[in-house]
Amino acid sequence: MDHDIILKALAHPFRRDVLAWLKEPERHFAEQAHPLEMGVCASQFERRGLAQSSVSAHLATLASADLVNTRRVGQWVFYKRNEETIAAFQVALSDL
Amino acid sequence: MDHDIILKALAHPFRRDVLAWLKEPERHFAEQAHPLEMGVCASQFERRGLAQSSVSAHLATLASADLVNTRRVGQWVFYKRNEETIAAFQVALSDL
DNA sequence: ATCTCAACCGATATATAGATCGGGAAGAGA
DNA sequence: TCTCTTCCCGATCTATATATCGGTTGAGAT
Repeated sequence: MDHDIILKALAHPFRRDVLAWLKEPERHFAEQAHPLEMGVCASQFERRGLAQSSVSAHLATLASADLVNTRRVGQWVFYKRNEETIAAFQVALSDL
Repeated sequence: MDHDIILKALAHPFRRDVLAWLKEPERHFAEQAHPLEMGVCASQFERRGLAQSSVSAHLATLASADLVNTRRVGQWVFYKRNEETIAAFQVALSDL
């Protein structure tokens, strides 16, 4: 858990939105063809007019901070919140 | 429901095996990455040393006879038995 | 003003599932 | 033997999700 990397990852509203959306997948990604238990696949985040390449970069940032778990299934990458890292980071932050 | 096409489709052991395997997906395709409720995807049938192109042709034969339902999700095609056609065909056969 | 860095985009690359094509082999029947 | 059909394979094509690259822009720091 690298605080610096995590804080940089959180330093963008879109990436914070991604984490928020992933709290309630059934609410925000109901139209996904795959069952949501698999996670939410990357293309679902192409919102707010962001280009695919930009979304990909944001998701990579979140993943490298370990704030999300990724699971590749063929051509798709499914994302879930990594509650473990998030909770640990919150604990660490409480000492700020 | 075209009897001729159905009978031709059934006239190969591999294709009959596919229908049999699809009766119990959880037994025969437990290792599939996708949930089995989506169906069984084509590559799962690459068994018995058959090449991908051969499997694809067999599945197309079953599909054109309407013995299986197909659902494409991105790069995958998921297969399920079409119980409706199968039952209707069995009824028709009982008049043979 | 300059430097840096994050963000953005379009274009291109990578990877993979499945479909299709061309050709060869085997069996049935005339 | 000739023909027709079915099967099989390797090779190639198509489609699509995601990653990466190159270049531009704008904000903040010095």
